[in-house]
Amino acid sequence: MTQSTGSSAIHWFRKGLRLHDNPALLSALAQPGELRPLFILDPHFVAHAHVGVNRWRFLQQSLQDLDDQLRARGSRLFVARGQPETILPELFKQWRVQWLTFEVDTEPYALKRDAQIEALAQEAGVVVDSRISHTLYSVHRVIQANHGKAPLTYVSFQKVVAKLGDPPTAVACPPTFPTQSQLSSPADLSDVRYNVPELEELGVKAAELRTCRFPGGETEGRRRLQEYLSDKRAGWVRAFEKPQTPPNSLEPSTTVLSPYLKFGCVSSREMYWRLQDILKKGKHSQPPVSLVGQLLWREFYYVVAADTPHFDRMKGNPLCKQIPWDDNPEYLKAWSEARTGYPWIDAVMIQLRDEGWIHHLARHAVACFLTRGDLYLSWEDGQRVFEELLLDADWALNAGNWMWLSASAFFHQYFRVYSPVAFGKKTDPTGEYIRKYVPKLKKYPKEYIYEPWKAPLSVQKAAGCIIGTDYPKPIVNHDTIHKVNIGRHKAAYSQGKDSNQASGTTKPAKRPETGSKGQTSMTKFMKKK
DNA sequence: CTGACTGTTGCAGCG
DNA sequence: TCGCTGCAACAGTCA
Repeated sequence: MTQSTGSSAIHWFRKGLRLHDNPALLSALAQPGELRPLFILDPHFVAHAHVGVNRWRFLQQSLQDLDDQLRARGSRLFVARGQPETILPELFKQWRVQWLTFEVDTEPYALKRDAQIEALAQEAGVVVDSRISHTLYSVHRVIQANHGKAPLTYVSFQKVVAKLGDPPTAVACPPTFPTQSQLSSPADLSDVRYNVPELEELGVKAAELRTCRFPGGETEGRRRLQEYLSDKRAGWVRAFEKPQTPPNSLEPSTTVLSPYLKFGCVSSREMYWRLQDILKKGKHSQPPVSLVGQLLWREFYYVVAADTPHFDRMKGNPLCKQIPWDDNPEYLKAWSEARTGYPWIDAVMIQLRDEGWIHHLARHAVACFLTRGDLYLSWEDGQRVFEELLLDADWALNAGNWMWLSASAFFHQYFRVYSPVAFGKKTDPTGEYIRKYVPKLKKYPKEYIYEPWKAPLSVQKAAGCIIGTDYPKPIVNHDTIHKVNIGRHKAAYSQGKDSNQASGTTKPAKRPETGSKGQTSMTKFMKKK
């Protein structure tokens, strides 16, 4: 049994799976007595979060890396199993805990959980110290600085954070944990009950896993940060413009730091300041398209999500356009299982399932296809699939981007529709990306690789892949359906305006007579009261 | 209140 | 190959 001599501290890892730039961990280190770094395998994430095998593996690797790094410092990671509100009070007693530290998490589940834990800690006489380090700023400071409500456009968000000045600089982690080596009992360090879980314990079968392209963990994350933000790439960093990076290159055209930022293996603040070091030495691109701009997008969605009820749903979400999406399980299944019959869409969905990461613009293409572009299914359906399959699935960003792409919030130019044929062609005219991820189509000539159903039967036979037999026919006709869907969206938008008008919240109609036709003047007329 | 302007990343057709 | 226009036309911001 563990014989704790004096008082002790727990640093509770949740996100923020890193040692560097971890102010809450530093705070725990500064307390007298022992420090036990803790992670809790919360059954909530098994039961309610849609976590696919690739993300479980990423988490497992991240925990293993933390344990390795902590052991090198004379400590270890303690992984407990169960509900935090049960586990922590037990550990408070068992380890004579006086201090509990953790990183602030602004997601709804985390807020509720942490409020409960703070109350339990108070009962147990444990002092809680929580620190902000997942985001560049405190989301509440941003909201305060914008008159108490979240900015709803990127431009206004930028203005608000400009007022706040620079985010805090990153803090280093000491190479050894001095109190730990002196005070921790050997039994603790070798207590197998708190070992890092194996994949089987997380319900992951080795057979379900493909090659690991992006291993989890702080060590790998910082290696990646170093690689992409090295001197040798300074020119690339300064010239970076997100929309100019191809979504269908065979190797990622962007940094793929998103999974590491999601889990906090890499600190957004450290990344921010390392970018500043590079940018100050020369002319460079600007937000929103620059790399700093990408960090600000992340921050933007965190802020809006923290200020919006039911941010991950359509109903009850005041930001979200209310749209009568179709309910079609067959379409949804075809999309998520890469059977739409559009090679570019299917290739993206295969890469997503196999590797856990796809380029941002590839996400645009498949998200538009699922929602306003082609299938007219709810963005919440797509959100659920992405939540399962993406290594970087992040609650605020996932919901925010799905609303963006489905023209439900933030973005409203629903008449700009991605073509499942033309979009990929721009950056990969010969279809190498499709050949890699949909090998059945590998032998198609480039003239037909994006539209194999248009190939003459002789060509299909020569390629060894008959459309309708070996590879599906397109489930919808994009050329016709996308126009129908634009019309449906237009109707849904004006419906929304009318109901807002009825409840007396919105401004009256703009746009007088001039050249507006049919529906527009009708809408105006009705609204004019 | 109005109108001009802007908005990370549309497409097809044209010169 | 690139950059422009027309397509039809949205919300939010600002002067």
